Amino acid sequence: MKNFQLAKIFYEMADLLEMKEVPFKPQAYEKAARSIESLSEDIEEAARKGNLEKIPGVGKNIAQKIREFIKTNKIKDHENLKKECPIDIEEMTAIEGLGPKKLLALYKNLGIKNLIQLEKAAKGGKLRNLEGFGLKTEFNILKGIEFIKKSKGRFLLGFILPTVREIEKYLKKSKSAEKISIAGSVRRKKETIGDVDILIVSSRPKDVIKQFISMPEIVKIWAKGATKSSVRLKEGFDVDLRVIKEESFGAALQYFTGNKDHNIKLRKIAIEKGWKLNEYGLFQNKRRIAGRSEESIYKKLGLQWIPPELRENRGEIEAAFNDQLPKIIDYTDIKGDLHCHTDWSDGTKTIEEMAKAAHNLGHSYLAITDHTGTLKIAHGLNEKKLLKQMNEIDKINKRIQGIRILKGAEVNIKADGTLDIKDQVLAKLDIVVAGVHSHFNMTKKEMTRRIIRAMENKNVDIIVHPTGRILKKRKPYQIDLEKIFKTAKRTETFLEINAYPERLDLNDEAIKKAVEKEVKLSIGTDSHSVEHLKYIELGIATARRGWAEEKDIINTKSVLQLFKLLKK
DNA sequence: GCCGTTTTCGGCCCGACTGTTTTCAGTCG
Repeated sequence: MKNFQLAKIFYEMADLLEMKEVPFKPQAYEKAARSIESLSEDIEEAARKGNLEKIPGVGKNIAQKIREFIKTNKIKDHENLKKECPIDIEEMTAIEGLGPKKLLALYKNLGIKNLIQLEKAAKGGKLRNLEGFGLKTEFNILKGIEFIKKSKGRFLLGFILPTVREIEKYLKKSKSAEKISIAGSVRRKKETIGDVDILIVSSRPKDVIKQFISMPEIVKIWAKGATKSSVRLKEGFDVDLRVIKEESFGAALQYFTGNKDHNIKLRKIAIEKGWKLNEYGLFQNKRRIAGRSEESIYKKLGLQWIPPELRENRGEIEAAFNDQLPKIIDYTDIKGDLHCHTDWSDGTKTIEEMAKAAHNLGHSYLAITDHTGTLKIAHGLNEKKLLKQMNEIDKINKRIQGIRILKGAEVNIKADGTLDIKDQVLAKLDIVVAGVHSHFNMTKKEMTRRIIRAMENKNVDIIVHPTGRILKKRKPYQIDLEKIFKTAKRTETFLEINAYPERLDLNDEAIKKAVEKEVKLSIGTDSHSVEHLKYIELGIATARRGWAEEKDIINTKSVLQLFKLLKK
């Protein structure tokens, strides 16, 4: 995947053009960079198919530069710009408050090209006398460098959500906060989060800001104004707060939920109608014609209200315009969990403890899918132990109420596509899920063939974590999803949306493609403990981001309907 | 450099906050 290298180059070109004060091109390159960065398809694949100019923000010229990069691993225009200003833009713009203009001043006046030189100059007090700089800027740059050294980048939604909900609870205690809502990528339930946005309605903004900046977990206050504040928490991420008035709540919520491309498109629609959309409302001249609620804004613009999870400018605005938004799955639609582990393999709780916890979450069934055979590290079960576990589950099912435990297993797909448990034993299980847990470095062709062979097994119901990625740790293995989708339909095998925070696999974009191809999906938490069962929310969120409806997800069905869907 | 239900030219999202200024440029989201 050259996507990220390419995005980085275009971001850099945007900054370099900004330094030269070239008008409009910087935004064009930035937009292309954003698109390429969030593209799930391999850019080389897109180029082969001749689809480059279908990428938003990519036109004739940028497409040509992409092809140049694929061929030569560099872009001539980029190299030339770099020659004029050979500085490490990426690492220096990461400092809060440093942008292209200041970088240029630093290079021109002091020859500063990288973070090390910058730190040295700042410590030597050399920045304070530059035009446009001062004592405070110098201090903030040093502070910023310190933070970068500790910075952890993006955060997993699943690990950040509990903290966000704590903050929400804390702010709710303030008497001045009349209404509070999470916005931004947390509200859109994006798999990773850069920072957290919070909105509060209040007629006493000063009190709210005061309460906000006295949260005990704060390590740095970036900004505190009359209606806006930004802080860094101990955990390492930033929280931005905006205080607004009731009549602007909907507009602010819409604006701060994003994403950016979605918002820009809405603003353009407003302009076409002769109006102006900002975070305070939708305006006709100076008269506010909508703003109190999000619904009122979308409605005025001629659109259905769009659920936050869909707001990624992936066609949702066009769909809303034509009254054709999908009725995406609801957070209450899931009837059971189809992937979990117990102390029979690498889980920490007993079958019964897991079942009771699932029942408490409102599930009416839970599939126990412990690891098998060759996966030694996970204490995989062999045929004999698996049969013993089935017996045990039969007994527990007789004595517990309100939840049905399904007898299952998570079998390994070996390198040749065969499984590590005999078919006769698998046939006795209620549900068989299969996954790749070894030999990740196969070619695309080999890996695809391997998984297809597993799907063709008459006992395999679900392929779990189909792409094998671990967020921030491991890339997905090479796999031809188109072929996998086709085979899934042909063999009536389901693909999992693994809800574990580090996986979320399939991801949103793959889900959207699967849904378009009418492939049926399941949501499983891959729980190894009772606390993990609540991650089902993340799986549902990801399904929603992939435009999945209730009918697309098999565990929205009752246990009886589910049995009809599973292979015999 | 991109884009188009004002489509091959002429537009390009918009406002808050900070620091350095004395009315504003730069940065951010």
